[in-house]
Amino acid sequence: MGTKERRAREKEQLRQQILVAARELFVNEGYENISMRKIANKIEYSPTTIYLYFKDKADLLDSVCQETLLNLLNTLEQLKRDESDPVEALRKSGRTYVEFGLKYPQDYKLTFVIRPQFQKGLGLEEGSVGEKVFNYLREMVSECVEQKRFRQMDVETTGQVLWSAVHGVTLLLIDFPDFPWTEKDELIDTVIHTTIEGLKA
Amino acid sequence: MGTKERRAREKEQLRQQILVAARELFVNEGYENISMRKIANKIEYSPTTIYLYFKDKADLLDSVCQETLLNLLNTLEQLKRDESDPVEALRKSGRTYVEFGLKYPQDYKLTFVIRPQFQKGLGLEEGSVGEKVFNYLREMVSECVEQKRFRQMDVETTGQVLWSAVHGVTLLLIDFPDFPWTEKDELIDTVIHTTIEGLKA
DNA sequence: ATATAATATTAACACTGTAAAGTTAAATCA
DNA sequence: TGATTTAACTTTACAGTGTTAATATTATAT
Repeated sequence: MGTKERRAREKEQLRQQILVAARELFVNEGYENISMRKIANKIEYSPTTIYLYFKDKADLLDSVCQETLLNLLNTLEQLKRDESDPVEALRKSGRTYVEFGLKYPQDYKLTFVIRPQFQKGLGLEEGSVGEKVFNYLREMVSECVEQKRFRQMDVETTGQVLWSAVHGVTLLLIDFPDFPWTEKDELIDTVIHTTIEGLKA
Repeated sequence: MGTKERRAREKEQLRQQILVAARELFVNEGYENISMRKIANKIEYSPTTIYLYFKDKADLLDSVCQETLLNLLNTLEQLKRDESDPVEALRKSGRTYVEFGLKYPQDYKLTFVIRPQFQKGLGLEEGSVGEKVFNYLREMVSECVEQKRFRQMDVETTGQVLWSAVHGVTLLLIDFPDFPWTEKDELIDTVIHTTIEGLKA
């Protein structure tokens, strides 16, 4: 009989409900301004119920970030198909990455800055979604190197250089919104363009 | 009579004492793990005394970060003198910036990532130390552009691209210590080298 | 209908940042 | 000198925090 399955489904539903509420609150008001009680209020359960579904607050954050990474991965993979030139594909990927970060700035910071602080040894382990995201980057870069479009260099290093550039510009734009930046889109394009040119030289 | 002056001096001393204690605790255990009570304990005053010297915890953080920026500025400016080639000077500055971040990782994160979260519109206003740091970068870049060593491009944008790169690699190395990075020094050099090459092209 | 298992809640603990009121000691003025 | 003002610091208190243990409620299986 399917009552067990139904129960499991219901349990999963509440878990999702918690995640949705937590994400919304974290994203709008910041991780440290949100208490378990506030999340509980939002879903109309008692605070301690959350602990039946997540080990602690950091674990909840972790799950939210997993989702974000999955989201990012999907966004990136939609791109891969419709571009034949590998360098151009890489450029677009970079652009998409930064845009993702700026579209969900709090999500981005949560995932790539706050989470590492709350759980050492994070999210890029083997088999993790984080690793998959980096693997995507690796593939893009490989393509360029194999086709001799880039200066002969370690694929790993090349990928890491690119990641540094896009991560850097994303965070700066998020964290210092009042700084007199060059026009935003131009800056992003220039960062990516400069890095790619530097990799060719 | 100098009693007023002495009092002022004593007051300043306690202020410094608080700052020293706060920095040490923040840096070693993380901003959010340190309570006003812990700081107070360390200096053997009651918790609320701190509020006579700093508006609140964020203000205390702010002052700690100011010091960090000053520190960074000094470190950078020591460099300026002994290098005649502007591109080489810029390269060394980048290297020094990243090294500073890695030498005091918690300070760096506090200043460039945590603080922005706790006080919007931060530290890069006119006349601030943060602005001075960026001005340093501006000067370095100007030199390169004026001597036609870089592709003709807006000095502001050029500086921002460089900052993105070094900020990015610094934070990645701090936040994901377990990631299989290329050898650290090589990665840093490659990031800087790649960016500078890209700016020439 | 009763026993069992799953799920949710209440109560409690040790902390947090910080405001307000109270205390003590030093400096000023008579 | 003695009274009074001022500055520095502490005590107390409040409302909120993450989290655990014990308890209660509900739904399922027998």
